[in-house]
Amino acid sequence: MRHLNPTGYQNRDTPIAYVPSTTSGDRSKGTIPFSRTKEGIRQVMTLSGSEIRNQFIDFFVDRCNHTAVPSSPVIPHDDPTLLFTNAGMNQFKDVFLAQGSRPFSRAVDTQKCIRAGGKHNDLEDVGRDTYHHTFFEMLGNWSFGDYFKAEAIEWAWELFTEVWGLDKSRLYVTVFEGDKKDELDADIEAENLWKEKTDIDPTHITRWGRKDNFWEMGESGPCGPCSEIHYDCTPDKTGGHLVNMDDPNVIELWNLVFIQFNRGDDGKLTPLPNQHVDTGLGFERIVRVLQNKTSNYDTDLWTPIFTSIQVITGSTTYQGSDNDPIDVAYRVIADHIRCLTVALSDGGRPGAAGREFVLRRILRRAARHAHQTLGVEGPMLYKLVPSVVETLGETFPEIAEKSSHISEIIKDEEESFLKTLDRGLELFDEAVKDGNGQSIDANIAFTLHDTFGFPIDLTEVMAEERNLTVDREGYEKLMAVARETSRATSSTDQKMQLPPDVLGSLQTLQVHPTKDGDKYLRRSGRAQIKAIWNGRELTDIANDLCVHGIILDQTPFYAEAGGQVGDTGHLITDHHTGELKTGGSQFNVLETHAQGDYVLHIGRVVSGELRCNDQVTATVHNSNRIATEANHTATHLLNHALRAILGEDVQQKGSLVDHDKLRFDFSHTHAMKDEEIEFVQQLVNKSINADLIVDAKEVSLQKAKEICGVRAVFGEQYPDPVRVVSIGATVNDLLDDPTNTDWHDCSVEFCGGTHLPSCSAAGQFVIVHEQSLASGVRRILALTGVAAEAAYEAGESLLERISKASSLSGDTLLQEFDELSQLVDELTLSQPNRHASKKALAMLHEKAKSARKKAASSRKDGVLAQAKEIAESSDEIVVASIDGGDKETMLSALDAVRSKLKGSAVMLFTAHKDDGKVTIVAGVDKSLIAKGLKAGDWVREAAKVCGGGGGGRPDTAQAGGKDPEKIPDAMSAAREFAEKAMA
RNA sequence: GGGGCAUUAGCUCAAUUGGGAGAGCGCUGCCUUUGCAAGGCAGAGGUUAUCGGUUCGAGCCCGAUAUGCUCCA
Repeated sequence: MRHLNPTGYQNRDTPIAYVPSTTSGDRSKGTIPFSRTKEGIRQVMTLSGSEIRNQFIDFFVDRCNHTAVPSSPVIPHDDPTLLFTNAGMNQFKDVFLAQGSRPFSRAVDTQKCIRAGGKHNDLEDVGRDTYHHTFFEMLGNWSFGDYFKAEAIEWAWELFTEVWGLDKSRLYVTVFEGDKKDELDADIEAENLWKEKTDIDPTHITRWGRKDNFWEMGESGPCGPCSEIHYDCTPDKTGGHLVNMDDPNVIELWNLVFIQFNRGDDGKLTPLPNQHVDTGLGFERIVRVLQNKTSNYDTDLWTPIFTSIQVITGSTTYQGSDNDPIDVAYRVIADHIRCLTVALSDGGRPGAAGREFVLRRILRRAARHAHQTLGVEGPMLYKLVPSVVETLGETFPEIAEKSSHISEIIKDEEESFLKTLDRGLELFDEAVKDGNGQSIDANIAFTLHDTFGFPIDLTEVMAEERNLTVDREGYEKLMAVARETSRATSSTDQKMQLPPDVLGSLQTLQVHPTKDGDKYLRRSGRAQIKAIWNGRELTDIANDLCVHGIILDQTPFYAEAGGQVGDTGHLITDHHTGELKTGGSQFNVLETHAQGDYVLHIGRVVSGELRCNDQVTATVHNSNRIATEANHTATHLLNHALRAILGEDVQQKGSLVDHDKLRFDFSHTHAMKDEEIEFVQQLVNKSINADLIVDAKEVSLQKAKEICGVRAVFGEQYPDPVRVVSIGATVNDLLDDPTNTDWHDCSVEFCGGTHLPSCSAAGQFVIVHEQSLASGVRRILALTGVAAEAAYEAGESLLERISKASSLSGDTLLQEFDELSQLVDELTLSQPNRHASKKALAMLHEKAKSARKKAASSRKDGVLAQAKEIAESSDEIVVASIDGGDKETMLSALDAVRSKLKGSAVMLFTAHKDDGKVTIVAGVDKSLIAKGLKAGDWVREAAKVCGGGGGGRPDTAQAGGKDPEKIPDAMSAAREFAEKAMA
């Protein structure tokens, strides 16, 4: 471990990012397994991927005095603007921007990179060729204001030609040709260094423009010329002219970037005081070259994964063909499982938005290939994780450590996708069959996406395989419409939003940002009206019933933020200014929103009128506020309890707190068990009963982040200083000893909301719902205070009533069961209570069912007995009435009569006692149908008389009516009709 | 926050325009067989997620709710 960075400037727990090489001890050229021959240095042994990685790092550590540093995570948790770490320089960005520093000036590393979904998106190319990957490693050596071009060039050449023995006649180098617009000359310095410091063939050096050889981090910032080394893989070494031509045989291996300028916001370049070197050597590519393969996938970085795929799927072995669907599937699956394994090990998750959505898409593409191309049923990708651990686990130990967890996540996600996949594929196949043979209808593509979760690129790939295109334009239109309706309907009170121009004019009118520090301290205060918004424009007066927004100079009102709803209350003027002669004018505040730096009090005038500059007393609706605070404090306790019960990877996904409930969304892959919900409830109630103190204080963001166990919402940007809310210890206690692991037992969150002074005021806490919100996200709905008590008691008394009902029997049992079934759904109960009730009711149901059956069968017996009597008749046409029949038994009775009286036409009537309706069934033998009597027509005629209608097949039909007293009339009408029909 | 789709026996799924809820697997019993595997026969198992509406009649049409999936924000 002698290369381990001794200062431990970051990732203290992360072990070193590479494995000590097998060639330990003296790493002079002699120990590397090459031999000299007449032709020069020639490789005699194939190096493994991990030897190559180690040799790169060892070279820069031993030969060039660099410090080896671990790769940064592939998920840039602290940079929401970046989807994934996509280049080696990401972790050193702050150094290049002069915003940070390192305790060393030379570094070497291998960086995990993902290029998918963002600006750099190689996702579409994966599988189709042999050298694009979503995940890859970038080897790099770095100088932070230390060495510059000469050393970078010399070392690169030495490593390539002397250590690795690459054929010099296959190496080409590019340098920057200069740019008139930026008044930059060609990088003669680099070109001369190549000529002086190395023995490269001078004709292999070429100059290129800004696109290829001037590197910039962004619109502005550090930048500079770069120099690339390309490798000619053509068999006859004739690829020189293909440099920078995107040819698979002539590939860029190593980019040496010389950061020497800063581009200002005005676009002008100024030389940097500190010059840096940033190099990137594509690991998979150099392995391919050193292992003498024509495809990255043929190297030992992939072969274990391919073997694993072959064993698990039982497919034919990989052939390396460009177009064969099975070979494409191999490459896609292998690439994607590497990417997913790495991303998940760094804390990524498949999900519905942002980078999580990209991961979901990658997983689904791989799953689709496994399912459709390789014909695997059920999830299988998760079984490949060990093979990825085999190839990358030594270098990146975090992958090996979390492998079982990674497998679980992948398996879950596969299973949920496979459910929708089959249905989607069915729809897709139908669309292909019904389509025009050229393209997939936009509506189909949209439905696949919208309803079945088929990403559009997946649909396109499937279409392409059948030589079809997708109406992408139409699809985008449908998406735009969906987006628009979603947006339009989601913001209902858009009218009360202050547009940017109005916010601007408020500033020019010298309206200062609202001071709202009072929200934490008091519920009422004096203030002056600074502006009035009527939904269209700023005005001086509010005097009608329209909704207005009022801005005060200061306010005790809490504006909606952090999931806590805005306050309600009222504003009352000191003096009457309207038609009323007595008392102040009153404005009721229904909502409070923050708009820019202003707090907008939204509501209606209820008496008099309000004008700008009026003095008012602003009063918050106290009981609502207290109830809201109880729910908010309980939310923090809930968040803390969930982690205690379900584990550390519960992440808050959203939260809503108002006066009558609290809602908490969090990441969790399964429904919570009732016991887990009970435990969480108990834990929260324990804190409430212990009356833990609630403390809040503003703390510098850096200090706050140091507190052990602090919880922040992922992806959220926090202000500095940030407000820390702690339960169970004061913020000062936390800051006195921030690393104390005892703080894990306290809830510590960054939060700008308002809270109870201590927990007991929350009274009681009950979880009334635990449900799925989206894949991998659960939502909890909970209550506190009086509402919680009511839910608790309702649950207890319902359970008691259910247990009592089990001793009932007969009709009373049926009736009680029906009532209780309805109550379970109607009452607000704790989730465990509701589940317990449903379970108990299911037992009751068994009992009620057998009672019901008994009654039905005795009724049926009665009906069939009557049928038997009717069957004694010898008429060809039988019309009779039965007591106590229903639809089921009447049909049975009909069967009974007809089986006895073959060759007859039978019609049976019955009147229902309970709802006063008539049921008629009729059956006609084939021989009589031939004579012209159809059961459907016959029964309809009879039903008409009873005030109803009916129909059915010619041999059997049913009908109903509403007038039981007309049955005799109907019967005679039926006889008449039948005789006439057959006459 | 707003859409879309799904929910039928223990499991996997059927059910023409609204007209008698079925199949396969599994389960139970009996028979065949020395036994096992298997086969034959018979049977049990359904509030068609729940509630309401339309209709003479709803698994099917309409509305609400629940649960799950999914997309947009």
